[in-house]
Order: sequence, then structure tokens, then C-alpha cells
Amino acid sequence: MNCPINKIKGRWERRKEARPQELLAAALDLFVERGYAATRLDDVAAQAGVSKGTLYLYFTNKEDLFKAVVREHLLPVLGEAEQTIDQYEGHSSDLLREFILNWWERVGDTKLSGITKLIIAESGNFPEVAQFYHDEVISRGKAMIARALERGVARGEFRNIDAGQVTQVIVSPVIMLMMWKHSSGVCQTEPVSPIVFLNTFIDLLFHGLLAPK
Amino acid sequence: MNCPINKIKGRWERRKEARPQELLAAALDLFVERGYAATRLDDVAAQAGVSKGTLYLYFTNKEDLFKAVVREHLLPVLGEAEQTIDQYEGHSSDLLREFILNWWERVGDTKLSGITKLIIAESGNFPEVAQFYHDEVISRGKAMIARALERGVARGEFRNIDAGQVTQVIVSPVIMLMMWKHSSGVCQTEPVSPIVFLNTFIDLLFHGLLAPK
Amino acid sequence: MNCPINKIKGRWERRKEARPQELLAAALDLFVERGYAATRLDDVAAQAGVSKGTLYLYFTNKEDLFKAVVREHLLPVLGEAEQTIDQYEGHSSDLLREFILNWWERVGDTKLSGITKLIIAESGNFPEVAQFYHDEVISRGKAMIARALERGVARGEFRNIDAGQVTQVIVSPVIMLMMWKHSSGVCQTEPVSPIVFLNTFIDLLFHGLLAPK
Amino acid sequence: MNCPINKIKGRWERRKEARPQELLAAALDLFVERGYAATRLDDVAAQAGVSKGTLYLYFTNKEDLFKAVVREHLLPVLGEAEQTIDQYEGHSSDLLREFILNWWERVGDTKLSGITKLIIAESGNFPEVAQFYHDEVISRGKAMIARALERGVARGEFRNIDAGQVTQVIVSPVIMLMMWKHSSGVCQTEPVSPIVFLNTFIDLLFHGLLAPK
DNA sequence: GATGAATGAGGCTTCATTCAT
DNA sequence: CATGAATGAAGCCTCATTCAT
Repeated sequence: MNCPINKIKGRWERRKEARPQELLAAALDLFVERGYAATRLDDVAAQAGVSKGTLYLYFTNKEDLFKAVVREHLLPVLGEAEQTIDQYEGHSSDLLREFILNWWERVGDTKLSGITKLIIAESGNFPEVAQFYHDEVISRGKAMIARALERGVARGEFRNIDAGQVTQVIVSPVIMLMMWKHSSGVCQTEPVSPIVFLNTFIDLLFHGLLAPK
Repeated sequence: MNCPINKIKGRWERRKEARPQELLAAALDLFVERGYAATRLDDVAAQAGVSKGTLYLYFTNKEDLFKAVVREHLLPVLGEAEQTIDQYEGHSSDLLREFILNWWERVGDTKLSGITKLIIAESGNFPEVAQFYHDEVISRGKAMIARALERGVARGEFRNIDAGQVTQVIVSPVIMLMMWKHSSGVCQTEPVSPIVFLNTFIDLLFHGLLAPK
Repeated sequence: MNCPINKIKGRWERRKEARPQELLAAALDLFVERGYAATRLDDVAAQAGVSKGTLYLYFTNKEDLFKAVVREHLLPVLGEAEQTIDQYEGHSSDLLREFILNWWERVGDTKLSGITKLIIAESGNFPEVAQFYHDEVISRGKAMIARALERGVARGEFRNIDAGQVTQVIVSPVIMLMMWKHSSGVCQTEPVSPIVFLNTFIDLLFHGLLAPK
Repeated sequence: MNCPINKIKGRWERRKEARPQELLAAALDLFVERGYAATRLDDVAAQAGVSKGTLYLYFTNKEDLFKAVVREHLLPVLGEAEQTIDQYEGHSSDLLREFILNWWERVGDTKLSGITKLIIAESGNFPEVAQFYHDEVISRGKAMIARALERGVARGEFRNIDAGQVTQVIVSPVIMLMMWKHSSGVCQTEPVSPIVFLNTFIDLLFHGLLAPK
């Protein structure tokens, strides 16, 4: 019952079911590190500890692998955020602050930020990937922010602004941070604390830069 | 005056000047359209109307070609901006507004914005390109903005903020716009007027989002 | 009677008979539809409703599977035809006509025609398959026709022709029809009724094309 | 003027222009020997004495290479045959005999017969190739024969037959011979003289098999 | 200077076969 | 008996770079 064979069998079965997860983890790492075009499927397989061919047992091709990575790692975060917003009860500026900081914590401060960078960087060269990402991630994300803004306006908490425009403004600092994080030193000389940066931004967003008269 | 060094330098400079603008223009177009890794030197040569071999007469390799594009098209803009800032005499908030809008006009609203995107997107895969760009463009650009901010603080026009942090805040909307522009519709559903976006941003930067009490 | 050999043989025969007809049927379908090299064993197993591994329990490899298909589906037809010829009692031209039409009905108008096409098309790339097919099918088939022709000559019903040559002539229309059938429209624009074609051929074979004087 | 350099130069320039022909010759050899799917472009290049990449300087891909082979080697033969038929002045049975024998001599007895075999064998797996071949070769070839038959009927030299049907009958022996030739021993034990076979066929076609009463 | 033919390493994908369970 | 996960050799195609002319 405790012989080596059982151990081996156990390990194998566990791996069999874990394969897709291992591959997705490896793929996420490499897509984030190198981008879409530059990650070689050979390397993904090697990093997952399997051979090239094994990868094709679980994913049709590179594009399918990428989509699976997004579905596995990014969509759940979106789902949770949607719930949070729908159930929020406090002031809309707090909702936005929480949303931004949460977004940073759950995505920006994670490998996942690399996916955002990848899309911005390479979607032009891979239209199908771009389309998929837009439909599954971008449009859902934008709708969430716009809803929060409209809520603030409706409750008289915000000036009467154009939700679409301000959505892009709100989006920009987090995206910027994600980019910087993955530009590995090209765009910043000394390390900047993302939290400090975001608070600076939110501060400006709500109180402005001008000195009080 | 007639020593060998002068002869060599003279020949090199003549050569440098003779480098066909067509090649640099074609390279800029394609780097911007497809990114660094994805532009084929074949296509650059073809678009410039010369043969692939000719390209190698003027540029050692792809990297050298890219550096030449940056030197030819981006560095002059930086030089002019530096002069403007040093000579400015008005309120620092006007200086910043002018700087941002000018940056948009001279770079963001131009093919050149594609270079910024390219660097952010791909510098991780090409360390030498990253190093070059940082040294020649990023560090110079950051220094400019920091100087303007410190001027504002010194003249009592701005709250006493951390110049380094705010530099990044100021940089973000223009970089965002440049990214969006080159994400070919993936990141925005309806077209956004960059000028409107920038004014929204500057507005928030100086007056904040909160409704007046 | 009880020696190991018998046990092995017994087991082997039981195994052989147990070889699922589904696998052979699926293999026939796919070999006919796609050819030898292009049928994937994955697909054969899937179409038979078993796993790929199961296929290897019954057949050593692709070649063995193909041989089994031939043995299962083609050899019985040959056997029956041999009997028919040996027992025939009428005019040799009727024998030939019946033979040709029967051949069409039992093979040509069936999936089995695809095997003939496959052999002609690909035997060059698979010498062992070619050898097997020649020994088991071709040589037996040719012997049959030659015997019928020699019978006709011996009985004074045919001109004194070279049986080997005429064998090939007789063979050609049926083989042609089988080819056409599997060239999926490439070699014929309008659909041709095989029966009409064969009768045209037999007509010409016995009466010639020239107008009667 | 006669130095080694000149010799080398001469050789190189000659090769440059001869490349496509060398590649087409190698491709024809290998397509004929192995079929479409089984010929590796590496081997084509190697047989032409160049590297893999060179092949892609002249042909977009495998399909394009195959089409070029057909255009280069097969279409000219068709053109000549069309002229011959249009200008013929003798008896239609002589025209047909000449056509068949000429077809054998110019195509069947040549490597080109392998193309016919390839198409019959593999067109089902490569629809685009099939379409091309049908449009460029099959339909033109059939039209030719039908025209010759209709001429014979119009001049009272032939019985009043269905041209379409008989076209297929006439086509069959040559196609059969081409197949046999490329079935390398699978379908025939002793070598058969094609000329003897064709004459046997034409004989039967015009005089029938039955012994004179 | 200019050309463009040639190279060959490298990436994606397929599939017959093996083998632990 | 049956499974299906895993392998890895092999094939198509791309493209930065070289070099004879």
C-alpha cells in the first residue's frame, strides 16, 4: 500500500490533472517576460517541465494558449471587481479610490500587469488576439468604471463630467504603472513606490495641484 | 588640420549625412507600424526604394538603424523643448500646460509617438536598445520636467510636492495617449479627442475632481 | 494438443477474431478518404470509439492495420471471384462481361475501390505495403483474368491474343473508374454513369469503334 | 580577361538566372518520385544544390512551386497538341491514333506522367492544387479530345457516339499506363511495352475483340 | 557605392509510437 | 484489456545578415 509504485502513480495522476495549470503558469510567466511574439512555445513547455508536443495536447496553438491564460488569470479578477462595485454603499470617491488601489493590488502589482503591457504593445500585430482581449476584458472593464462615475454624478458627489472621458483619465495611472513596471528601468531611473504614485494621482484627481488661495 | 583623423572624421560625417533620408523615413514608418522585432529589414529597404544590401552600407545592423532613427527624429525635438523651458518667463502652471500640449503636438500627434510605444513594449527584449534610449531620451526628458516643477515650487506657484513623483504623473497622460493611439482601437471603443483628454487631465491636475463646496 | 504453442496460437486467434470490426471499419473509411500517409491513427481510433492506445493492442503499427483491412475486406471478394470463374460454363465473352461488371459491383462501386487508388498512389513511398499488396491481391487477380482469356482462346471464342497484354487492357477501365471516383471531381467535369462507361468499353472491346462498312 | 575570377563570375551569373529552372527540375523529379505531400522542400532545394531558404526566393510556398512545375512543363505540351488537332487533315481515326501515341511520347513516357499520377492520388487532400490542375490542364485536355471525336462524327468517319463518354474511354489507357509506370512493380509483374499496350488498345478500339465470323 | 542572391538558425505545428496507470 | 498522457523527430516557413558581382 505504501510501496514506491503507489507514490509514482500518485504523482503521475496528480500531474495529469495539474498539467494545464502548470502550462498556463509557465505561459503567463513567459508572455509577461517576453511578450507574445517573442515567447517560444518550446520554452513554455520546458518551463512547465514537459516536451513541446505535450503543450499541444491542451492548447490548439499559441493564440489558444494565450486566450486560456487570460481566461484563467484575468477574468476572475474582473468578475470580483464587478461585484464589489455593484454592492458598494459609500461615497463614490471612496469607491473609485478603492477600485484603483484594488486594481493595482490584484493586477498591477502582479504578473498580470504584463498581459496589459503585452496587449498594448503587440495587439496591432495580432488582430485576433486583440479582438478577443477587447471583447473579454477591455469592454467589461470600461463599463465598470463608467458605472461608478455615473453613480457619483447621480448622487451629486461628482461634478457633471463626461463619464467616457474621465474613465480614460482614471485608467491611465494604473496602466502607466503597469507599463513602467515592465519597461524594466528604461523609463525610470530610481524606483518609484506605486502606492505613493497612485495616492499622488488620486490626490490630484480630487483636490488639484494649485496651492490653496 | 590635415591629419588622418580629420580625413577619417570628414569622410564619416559626409557618409552620415549622405545616409538616405528615405531609409530613415521608411524605418520610422515601419518601426512605428509594426514594432521593433516585427519590422523586416527587407521591407524597410523596399519602402525606401533601395536593395537590402544598400541598407547595410549605411547601418551596421537593425539596432544601428533604430538608433539612427531616434537620433534623426527624436533628439531635435528634445533640444528645442529644453530651450523653451530655460527661457520661459510666465506662471509655472502655464509652462507645464504649454509643455504638455507642445509635447503632444510635436511627438504624440506624430509618427514619433510610435517610438515611445515601441520602447515601452519591447525594450525588455532588446537591452542594448533600451540602454541607448534611456541615456539619450528618457533621462533628458525627465530632467526637463523636474526643472519646471522645481521652478514652480521655488516661485511659490506650486504646493511643495516631490518633483520626481509629480514628473511621472505629468508624463502619464501623454504617454497614455500615445499608447492608445497605437493600440489600434483595442483599448478604446469610441474615438477620444486627445486635446479634450489632455485638457480634462490638466483641469483635474490643477483643480481636482471634487465638486466645489 | 496442449502444448504452449497451441495455447499461444489459440490465444492469438481469439485475439485476432476479437479485433474490433469497428477499428477495421474506421480504418477502411479513413484510408479510403485520405490515403495511407494522410490518415492519422488518432482519427481511426476516435472514429472507432476507442482510445489510441487500444489500437496498438490489436495492431502492431499503421502498416499492420492496413494489412488487416485488406485481409478483412478485399481477400474474400477475390476468393469468390476465383470460384465463379472456375465454375463458369458459358461463352468466354459473357464470362468476361460478367467478371468486369461483378468486379465493379463488388469492389469498384464500394469503399474498397479506395484501397486500389491508395495502392497506386502511395505504394512507391511504402515498399513493404506494396510488396504485401502485390503478393496478396495483384498477382491473384491477374492470374484469374489470364485464365479466363486463355479459356476463350482455347475454346476458339477469342482471336489468338497475348493474354498478359489483354489482361491489362481489361483491367484498365475498372481501375480508371475507381480512380475517377476517388479523384473527387478533378478528373471529370460532368458525372459519368459507371455502368454506361463500362458498357461503352465492353462494346468497344468486342465490336470496335469503326462504323460498319 | 581569362583569369579565374572571370570564370567564377560567369558561373555565378549563369546560375542566378538558371536557379528557377534548376529548382523546377528538382521539384519535378521529387514530386514525381514521392508525390506532393511526401516531397520535402528541403530535399528539393538540396537536389537543386541550394539551401532551403533559396527556394523561397523564387516560390512562395509548396503549392506555388507545384503550380510552377505544371506551368513550366505541362502547359506547353497542351498548347502544341491543340495546334496539331486544329490543323489535322486526315482521317479522324488516324488523328486519334496520333494523338494517343503523341500523348504517350510527350507526357506518358516522361517524368511528366508522374504529375498525372500525383493529381489523381492526392488531389483530394489538397483542394487548391486540385482546382488549379483542373482549370489549367484537365478541362483543356478534355475539350481537345471531344473536338476530335465530334470532327470524326461530323465527317461520317465514326459511329454516332457520345463524345463525352468516349473521351473518357480514350483517356483511360494512357492514364492507366502512366499509373502503372509509377506504381513501380506493384501492379505488374513483368514489364509491359507501353507501345504494344497502346496498339492493342487502339486495335480493340477500332476493330473489337470478337473473332471475325 | 549598389545589388540581390544565398544562407541557415530558429520558430510553429503534426503525428506515429510508447508506456505508466 | 484499456486508457490517454507524453514524447520527439520532422516538416514548412521567416528573416537578419553576408558576400560575390
